[in-house]
Amino acid sequence: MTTPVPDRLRLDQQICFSLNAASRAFGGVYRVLLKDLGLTYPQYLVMLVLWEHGELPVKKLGEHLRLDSGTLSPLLKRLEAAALVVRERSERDERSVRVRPTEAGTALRERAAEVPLRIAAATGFDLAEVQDLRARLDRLTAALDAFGPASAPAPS
Amino acid sequence: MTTPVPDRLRLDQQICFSLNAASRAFGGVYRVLLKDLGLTYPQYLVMLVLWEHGELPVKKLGEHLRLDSGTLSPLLKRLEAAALVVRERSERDERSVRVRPTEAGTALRERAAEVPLRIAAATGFDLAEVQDLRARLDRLTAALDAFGPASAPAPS
DNA sequence: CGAGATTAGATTGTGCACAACTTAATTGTG
DNA sequence: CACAATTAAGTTGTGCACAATCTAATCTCG
Repeated sequence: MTTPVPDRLRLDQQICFSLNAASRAFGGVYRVLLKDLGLTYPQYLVMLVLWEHGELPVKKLGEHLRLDSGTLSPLLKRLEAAALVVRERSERDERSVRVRPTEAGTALRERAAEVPLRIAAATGFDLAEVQDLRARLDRLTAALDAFGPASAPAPS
Repeated sequence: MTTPVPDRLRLDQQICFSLNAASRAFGGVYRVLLKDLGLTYPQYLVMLVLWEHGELPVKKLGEHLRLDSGTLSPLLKRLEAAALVVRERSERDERSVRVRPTEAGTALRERAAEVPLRIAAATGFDLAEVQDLRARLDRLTAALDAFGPASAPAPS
């Protein structure tokens, strides 16, 4: 026993674990707050983008959310089944599918307006802390992305 | 258009989005690094706990990772199929199932030893930044947890 | 123009997260 | 002791994330 592996491997020092835990804890709070609206958290993110931009092809939606069609296609299908969005083939480019909120989808925006406030309250963070944390996380994401796709040539 | 909803709803100000994105970006890097080991990221976390503690009932494992049996049971079944762990009913309490790494599972620890280093390199963060970020995230998680299960009584 | 490359979206398959439920063992209390 | 309550795992069903693959439309260039 007692392999010569130092603290580096200790779970409680793994930032990824904290990140993962925080992300799931957020998910739990969102689940509660979004239940009334009939939305899951990823669906809510999609609606946020649509509320802001009005209408977008699936591709653009995916760029905003860093999600691919494998995730978005079924998710959008569920939102369409819930009558919150409509999807239609672009006439200019038959490959593209444009997604836009229905009237019900747009109306939902007002009911969702208090969600961010309640989330902010749940975090116990003030605005400055939130901004700061967000900046760090975005920097982290950028660094990881640079490493991620098509890399990892074993530096050793 | 232009519902009277302020910046609060703007996607790019939502910390949860940054958190989610960072978490998935981490997932991508881990996926690359763990591919050789034949582990997914959640499986790696389980192995970390087992490497540290040697043998644990599923319940304890879940407490360390904040995961329930609905997630752990099939995950452990896959780790067992990969011959990295064994599960056996406790004799003292037949309800409990104790999980422990096999010899192959223990051996894997050495091959995994460089993973944290490579992750650290990928983040571009120094140790102090990592510690700091982790502390903030853990505080955030604690706050969210306090809110989460059996709460949400609409403070307004 | 026309064949190959590229692009958008959908589909398939694997694995995780979690709620809700089931089963079986244990504990607590009268 | 008996029986209700609790507890540990497992199971089922839904939804998300992502790789790999497929189809159809568009683009590019000879």
